[in-house]
Amino acid sequence: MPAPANAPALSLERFIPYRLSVLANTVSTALAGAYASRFGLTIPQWRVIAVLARAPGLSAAEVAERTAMDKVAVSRAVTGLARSGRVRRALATSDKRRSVLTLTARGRAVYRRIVPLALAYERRLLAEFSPAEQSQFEALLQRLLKRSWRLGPAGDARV
Amino acid sequence: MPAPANAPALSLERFIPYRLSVLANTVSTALAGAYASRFGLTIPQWRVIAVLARAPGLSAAEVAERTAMDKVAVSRAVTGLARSGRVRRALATSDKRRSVLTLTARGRAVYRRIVPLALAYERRLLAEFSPAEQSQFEALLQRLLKRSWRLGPAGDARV
DNA sequence: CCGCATTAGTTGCATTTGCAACTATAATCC
DNA sequence: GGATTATAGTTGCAAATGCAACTAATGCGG
Repeated sequence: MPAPANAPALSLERFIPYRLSVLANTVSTALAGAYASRFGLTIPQWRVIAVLARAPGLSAAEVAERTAMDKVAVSRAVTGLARSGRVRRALATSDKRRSVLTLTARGRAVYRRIVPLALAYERRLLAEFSPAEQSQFEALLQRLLKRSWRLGPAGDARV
Repeated sequence: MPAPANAPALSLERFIPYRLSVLANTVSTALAGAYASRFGLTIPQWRVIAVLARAPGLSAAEVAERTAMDKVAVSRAVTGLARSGRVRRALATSDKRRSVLTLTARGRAVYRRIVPLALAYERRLLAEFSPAEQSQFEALLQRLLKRSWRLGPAGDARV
């Protein structure tokens, strides 16, 4: 028998990384439009607000960690938010490199107005599913997320 | 009873759009690294190749439709691929606006070499799941994808 | 303590992306 | 069949992103 190269085929429409990318992009674009048009916020800025609303006083590095953004993106988002008076930036007394970030009253107000929008969109999206399917999907998504972190770049690790 | 504003809370870590974005980004970055370092391909270029491998002769607009990219991104990807001799760009005789895109032998060779890498990565990712969970996840993902298309921008439509 | 390596955060630069204007061809409608 | 409108694709410009170099402050080894 001839050595079977047996060219495997790949259909983009069925490729999971592709579908994840399209879905995430569609959803993010839909949300970003709302943040931008109503509040003049970018997605990175919204993420910073969302984290600080629940954990005031974090440093920029801690925000970066919790938002999966890099420190440059956080720095720029915070600069914009400070300029528009939504975030207050102070220095830690014990370590003057570290910043201490908190929402101002205006920042908290924006948060309170966005949350219902964001949750409503999420609800409309998940309305596709029954309650059982929703928790299934969330569980699977979470596992995949963790695995994607463990996995290195494509093509160099074995499982 | 006082009108209950009852400020709802939102935790970024549990917000589905956020998790989708992080997952898609992690996965895409891992793959993009492989395409770039081994073949000098960007993700848009890889998508164009993947589509043309299975459907030669498409126009740029048709490629855009199948890859969920906009026509500008397709145009630039094709320009790059044409320059590196991986795609041939001709004009339709019946309609001289329309392009007819096909992979060259070199383009097909790149496709044949990437497909195993891409599928291996997908397999490693999905190895998180049992076979039953895999098909569940795919089915749920597909439904969510379709719903996200039906849904407009956040905050303006009702279900 | 005093240099040396580390860490937090910012800035500059090069690349990517997205949108709008533009060119060329084709279809439509009196 | 000639003006008008629509479509395919490209180009240019402005904003977003990512990476590396930089500044400032701290920790640490001897």
